[in-house]
Amino acid sequence: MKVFFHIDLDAFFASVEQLDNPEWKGRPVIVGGLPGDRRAVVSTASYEARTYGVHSAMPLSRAVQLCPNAIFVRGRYRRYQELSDQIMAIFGNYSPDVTQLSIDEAFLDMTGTERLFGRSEDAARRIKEDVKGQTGLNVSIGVASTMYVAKIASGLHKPDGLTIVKYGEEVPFMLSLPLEKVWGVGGKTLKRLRDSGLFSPQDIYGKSEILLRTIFGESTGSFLYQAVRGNPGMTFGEQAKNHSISSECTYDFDLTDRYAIDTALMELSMNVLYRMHREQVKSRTLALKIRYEDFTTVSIQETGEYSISNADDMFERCKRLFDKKYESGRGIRLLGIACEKVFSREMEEQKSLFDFGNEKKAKIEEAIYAMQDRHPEIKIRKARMLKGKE
DNA sequence: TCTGGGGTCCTAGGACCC
DNA sequence: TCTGGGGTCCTAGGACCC
Repeated sequence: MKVFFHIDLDAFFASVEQLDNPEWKGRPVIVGGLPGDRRAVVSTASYEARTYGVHSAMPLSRAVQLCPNAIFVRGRYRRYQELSDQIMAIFGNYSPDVTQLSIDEAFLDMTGTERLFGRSEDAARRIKEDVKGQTGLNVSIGVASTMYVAKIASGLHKPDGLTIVKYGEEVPFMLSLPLEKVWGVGGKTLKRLRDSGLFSPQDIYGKSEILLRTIFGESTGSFLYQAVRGNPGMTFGEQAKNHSISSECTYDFDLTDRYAIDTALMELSMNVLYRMHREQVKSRTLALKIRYEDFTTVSIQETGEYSISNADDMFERCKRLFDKKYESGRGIRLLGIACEKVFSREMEEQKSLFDFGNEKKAKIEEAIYAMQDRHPEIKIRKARMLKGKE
């Protein structure tokens, strides 16, 4: 029998702000933007703010209406990462098998740790005390024999919760949930389920896998069948095989001017390139995303014969994709680029016979990135990106 | 109320090959 | 001449998660 813990930090970003600004404790704190920031959304709301109906992903303007007296902050992601690292290290004291899911949650495989830490409940309480003692933050923990059930359990009694689903109780547990708590079922699937007369996990449980696959498609059908039984084949922790690196930006005002668009594409290129350097990876596939003022979103991607070698190369590819896709005259609220299917720089790759120029540029940029790593305070940018900034 | 940014995975259709 | 089936790769769009 396996034992998994899923541990989730409660209202993480907002809690960090209350921790570092003790006078904010007990007051509504909203991370995501300042009142007046156009097009911002709520990243995290403290529990005090949630009582006003504020929640993640809500437009910030709405949050300001609901809770005008809240403390608004844009967020300090370095600080959040620092605390996250510290807490993940604490988890490592309890299990050799820690799978981090995101900045604020992780799975611990606790199978066979009873002799070291006692019963699950005792181990969970020790972890909660450790995190609280060393960082001042609260976590919620779910315990179950599958990662999937543990994940759902941790969310049931937040904040500072501990929910244990006993071995053998997985199915009744799943069947006791409202459909919205079934992880992996979002708004669209919820509607499709209801349109098909399925309103609860029990309704799904009563249907055959064949039927569910016929209605919802192979993948979603099988997922639903397994999910209400508490054990869909989750691939948490396995290395994704199509890793991608992306950067996107929603602009305060719609872009229409070509120079501004090119500058934006350049900036996104530099972001992605820098992160590819840090991860020591390359990519042959570049994707571009355009969101127009009416929120319709289009994308185009191209896989080249050779990998992207330097900023100029990337910028040229961006512009080509953009020209292919852009419907001239429309306002652009968001631009994004991504390098898909990245692979390790060490991997052999066919080289063009004529890329001496590119290789040289790549070497120079490598040196610049390396310098930026050593001196993050120095910002090196293409000349056009300095306009109106420094 | 007017919708972020960073990801992963799935689907359907087309190109191409045998 | 008017047409199969399987496999692989690529692309655009969409669902979902934190």
